[in-house]
Amino acid sequence: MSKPQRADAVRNRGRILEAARQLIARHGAEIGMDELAAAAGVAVGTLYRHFPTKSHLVRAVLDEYAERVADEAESALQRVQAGSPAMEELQRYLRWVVRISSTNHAAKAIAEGLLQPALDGDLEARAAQAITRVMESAVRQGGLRSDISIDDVYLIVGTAPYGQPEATLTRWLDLMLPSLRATSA
Amino acid sequence: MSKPQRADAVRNRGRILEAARQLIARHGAEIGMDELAAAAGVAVGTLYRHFPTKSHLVRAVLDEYAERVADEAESALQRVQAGSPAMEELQRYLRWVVRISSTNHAAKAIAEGLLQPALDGDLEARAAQAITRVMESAVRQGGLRSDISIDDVYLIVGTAPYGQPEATLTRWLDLMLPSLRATSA
DNA sequence: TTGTAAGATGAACTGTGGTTCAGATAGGTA
DNA sequence: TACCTATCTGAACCACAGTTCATCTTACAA
Repeated sequence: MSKPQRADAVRNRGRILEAARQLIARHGAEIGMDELAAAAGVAVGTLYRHFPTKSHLVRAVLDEYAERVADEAESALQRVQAGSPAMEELQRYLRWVVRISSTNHAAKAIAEGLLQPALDGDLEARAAQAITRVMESAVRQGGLRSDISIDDVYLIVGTAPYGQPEATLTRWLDLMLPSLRATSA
Repeated sequence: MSKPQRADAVRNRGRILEAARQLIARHGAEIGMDELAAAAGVAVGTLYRHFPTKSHLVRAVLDEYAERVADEAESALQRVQAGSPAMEELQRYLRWVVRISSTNHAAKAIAEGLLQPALDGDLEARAAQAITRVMESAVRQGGLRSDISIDDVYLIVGTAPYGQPEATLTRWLDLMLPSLRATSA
């Protein structure tokens, strides 16, 4: 309904976002607007035509990751509803989140954000609802301790180590995840 | 053997360090030299008379915490050698480190630093040796899983949540620590 | 008490990084 | 093709934080 953007504008916006994804993933939000512009093959001014401020641009990138996190949660829920063991799905999900947020500054920021109470709704809410459902199933199926809450999940996801070798990551998960399992006793 | 400093110089150095301790603990290393000077009741130039650069000052404060961490480890070892159950001491130590580093930016920085390989020697080495001894005792006494290494301890300490309410902290520890205990089976 | 060098002061300097805007460029349409 | 305007460009601007240094102050020894 608004304005049909010019072709180069669309192209540049794409390039900017792509460059921002790459750089923010690798170096976090501390990258300079100059580097960003250079990486996108564009002048600084163009960044500001598309995003009023740096933090708007950063937020745009982070939101993409928040969306991926939510999507992945919903797929997990769907698989559970299709018959996949809920506890397995929960673990798979945790491993997935922990893995990307250990490699990717943007994802890490999202994960840590979950620890701060009262954040923006939509995505977080979607993810929370899906995960909660998965957890309920897992408890019902006897795989998950009944006193584990969504906050515990956030706590795990939010404290995952960053920038560690794969082996360390796995080790950390092996220390953390067993506590979630229901004691067969 | 060097120069007997003037009285006011000594006093100011003390004030600067004290202010730095407070501010860095509360706000991390992002505090400005101006705020620091103001808090110490001193002019900016004086900071630079005592510390050649901001990061020297910061490092001085962090090193103090590194020392506390090492000292505490050695006390734990002494208590073990005096007959205290090693697993209890290990847990007490972990709880202590996690608690201060969840409240104190400086301590947090030290704790995270343990995750980076090959850091400065002295303090880290002292702490590592003491903790290792405690762990060996704990394994011998059957309280600690025999495959837990000093790196696992660093992994726990380095990933502890920051700035969370006491209850969250406790919860996190309750999720993490049980994995360390030797299965009585 | 006085001389003097160590020390303190804080305005000014510098480098960095986000942001602006006047002028150049180039889609798109008639 | 020619024009109009959305868009791009990048030098300049500004705010902020670390650092310097010419000048003033003061501890303390003689």
